[in-house]
Amino acid sequence: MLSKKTKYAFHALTYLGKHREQKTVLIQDISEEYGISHKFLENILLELKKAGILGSKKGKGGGYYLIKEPIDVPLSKVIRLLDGPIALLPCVSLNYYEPCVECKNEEKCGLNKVMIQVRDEMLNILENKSLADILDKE
Amino acid sequence: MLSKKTKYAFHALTYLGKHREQKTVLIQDISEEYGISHKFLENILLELKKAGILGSKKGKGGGYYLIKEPIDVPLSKVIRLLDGPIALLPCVSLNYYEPCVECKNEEKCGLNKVMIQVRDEMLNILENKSLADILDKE
DNA sequence: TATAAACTCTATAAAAAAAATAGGGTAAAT
DNA sequence: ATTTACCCTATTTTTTTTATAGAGTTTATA
Repeated sequence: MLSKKTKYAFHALTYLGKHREQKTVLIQDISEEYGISHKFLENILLELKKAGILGSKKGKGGGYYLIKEPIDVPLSKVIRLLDGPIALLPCVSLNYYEPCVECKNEEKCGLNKVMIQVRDEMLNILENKSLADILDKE
Repeated sequence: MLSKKTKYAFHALTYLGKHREQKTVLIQDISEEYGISHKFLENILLELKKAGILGSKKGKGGGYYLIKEPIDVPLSKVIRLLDGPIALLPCVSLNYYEPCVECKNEEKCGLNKVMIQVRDEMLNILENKSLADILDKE
């Protein structure tokens, strides 16, 4: 399951996407809209900024804003950023690979093979669907 | 990511599947093979038994054994049993549905729509692949 | 140039979930 | 009768997730 952090990130991105006509959006506006702790949300927005998805402006009249077009923000990127691996096993993760500690031979692991398939199907959707697809519905 | 509990369950099932010529297999044999705590594994095997996947025999010469044919044990069943929902959001879970607390309108939630797709693709594999597919490779 | 609005950063704490442990009890084969 | 091995409930430990705290920095505007 996706963590709250990731869900909050999607909420924030949705909010920012819906208010693109504004130059900036305050953290507080988002945190009030979804009932997210101001400080917790701050950390999340900061991560999104470091990842090049958001920009921010300090001082009076400042706030956060989308720096990318919604279609250029794949869902997979957001999930990986906040939640880590998308794969169901560390040994099939593309971005966070680790061998399974109790696995003797990855080559001969049947579970590994199936989980590669699952990962690929998940990525097939999550890499190709973007923030734009989410905004459309709202 | 799958929990250790679920991975242990798959290991145990694989071991039992590979030793079907024996009448029973001792917990200890499995726990030693994979370095899993005896007691922890006991809980897992018990759950698999309650779910009708394993049988057990008490007393000397007793132990656990597969009660179903490997092909009749879909991977999805094992994951749901030990890990809970397969879906990435509670609001798209077939077996563990819950509304997302901060979601105002599920019908209009774009994330919901995408996650339904992801769930269906995952299930398409996990419902159709079984223990038999894992055993094949080993 | 003062000041208030708003972002930045590091550290810590609280809560929840996952993993592991403990130990007595019960059933059954020999 | 006794040993082997499953059964059950409760508790503890560890890890991860979620949330909080507070001081510091930047910047717009009056």
